[in-house]
Amino acid sequence: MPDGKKKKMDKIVSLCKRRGFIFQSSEIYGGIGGFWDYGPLGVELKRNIKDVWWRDMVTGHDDTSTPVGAATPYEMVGIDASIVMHPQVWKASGHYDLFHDMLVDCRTCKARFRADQIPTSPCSRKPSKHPGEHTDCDLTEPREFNLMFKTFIGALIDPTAEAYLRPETAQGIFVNFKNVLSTARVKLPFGIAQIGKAFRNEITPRNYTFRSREFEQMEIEFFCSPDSSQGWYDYWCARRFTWYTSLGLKSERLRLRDHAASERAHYSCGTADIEYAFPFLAEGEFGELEGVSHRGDFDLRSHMEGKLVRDGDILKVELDEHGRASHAGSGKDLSYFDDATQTKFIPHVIEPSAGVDRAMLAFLCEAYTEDAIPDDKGVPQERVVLKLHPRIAPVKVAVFPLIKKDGMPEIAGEIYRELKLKWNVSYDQKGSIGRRYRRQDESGTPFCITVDHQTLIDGTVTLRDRNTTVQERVNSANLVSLIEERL
RNA sequence: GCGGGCAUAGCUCAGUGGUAGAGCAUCAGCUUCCCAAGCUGAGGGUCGCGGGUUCAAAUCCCGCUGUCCGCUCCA
Repeated sequence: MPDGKKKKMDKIVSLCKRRGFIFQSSEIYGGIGGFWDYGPLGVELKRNIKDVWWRDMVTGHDDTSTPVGAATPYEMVGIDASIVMHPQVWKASGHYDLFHDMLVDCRTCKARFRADQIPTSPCSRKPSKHPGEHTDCDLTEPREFNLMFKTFIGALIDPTAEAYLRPETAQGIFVNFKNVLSTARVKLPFGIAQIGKAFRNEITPRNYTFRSREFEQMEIEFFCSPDSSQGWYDYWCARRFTWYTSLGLKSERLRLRDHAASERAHYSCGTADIEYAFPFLAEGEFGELEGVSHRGDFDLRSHMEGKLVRDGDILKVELDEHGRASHAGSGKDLSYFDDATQTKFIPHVIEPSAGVDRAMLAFLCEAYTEDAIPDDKGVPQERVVLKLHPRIAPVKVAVFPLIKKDGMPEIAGEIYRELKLKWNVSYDQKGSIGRRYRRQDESGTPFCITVDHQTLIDGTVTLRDRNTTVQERVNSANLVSLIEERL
């Protein structure tokens, strides 16, 4: 990593701690790897990101007209599924096998092999032999690697009570597809949205909150007919990319990248990642914020028939040595009957799956800015400012009395209480006025209001813009409407 | 999982065997000043955790944990 980028990331991490955005989990006990806590400002920022997403994708969606870029109108609803689900959910979905392996490490060549594939794997030192056959080989015993967090249902620790913390929220949507369809008066095409925690035992949690073991997802499963699915895939790629740019990720650091066919999961008909060039990554490298995937009928079919594997061009149920499904599905019919065409089919799925914590980190990195503004003597002074989009800024407005006497605190207090009815507003009368502006700049507060001597005469206050530091004098009676149109 | 670096106040760091420090930040007061670093004062650290060596350990040794970098692995 280049020095300059590392320095920038260090400054962001330091700011996040200093201002109460992000703390390491369980810090007073020495910390715990891969887990993070959000402090007073961090929780506001994170909630805003989730609220804006929910608003833009679900409650604010107009299902009576055709959105730009879409073929037809569509409906959106939400759910909130449990974190612990029936263990068979993960077996049928393929996660159990994918995330659960017996692995063998070679201490000599640092390679790792799946225990069941050693007879067919080449030794890294001598590809003509298999691991363990070369004299230099130094293999560990097969060890169980489980990327899913295991837990137990019921107080009794018993292997038959094993369950898992979900490694993704998506399956909670698929298993509720039938419930939503039969109760929410929706018909295809429609989407189900969900925000919630997910857990993965990452082998190497790294890069601040980017790869955490406990993280939060914002996922949509969009159900449509097979023949319309490609169009909806294109729609969602564009729709989701635009969402990030609309919240401030405007720079060349954001990109939409199509996966090559070889890179895609076996069930995917198309996948694109929305990626951000985080400062902690090497030059030219990008990290995933969201994956938009065309999953065909894989998910619903899996939960009908059982775990699917690819066989040439088709997906078929994986069988065990007795010819039965290796991991059975629910056996329930999850197909859809389309009244208009009088046809029955298993809906295809487009999945825009976003990481809340990763989005938040990208917004913070993008917003972090150092500039210089003149002090009271006209000498440029360095300033640190988080240029967060006003919709996600933790605090929307700060209210100050210029000095804490002559009745200014009382007037500022009235304004504070009035604005607080609508937004998260903070009040500060401590320290010099310049210092108070700087504090708010570091927190990303878009607007500051100052009550000064002239307020006492004509009722006007100054409204200061975070990005430009420009102040304008406005009537305090108009503040609510004025700020409303700028947020 | 392997190898290497790092761990001292909220933040950035100094302190290499002998009484735990600085700057910034925070708090109280003064100043009444529209863009940080004016004045006075205060609080805050079992020096990551555990063990060992020593009369004496932040400092030396061992283990653990966390973190960073590089491999490895990978949704």
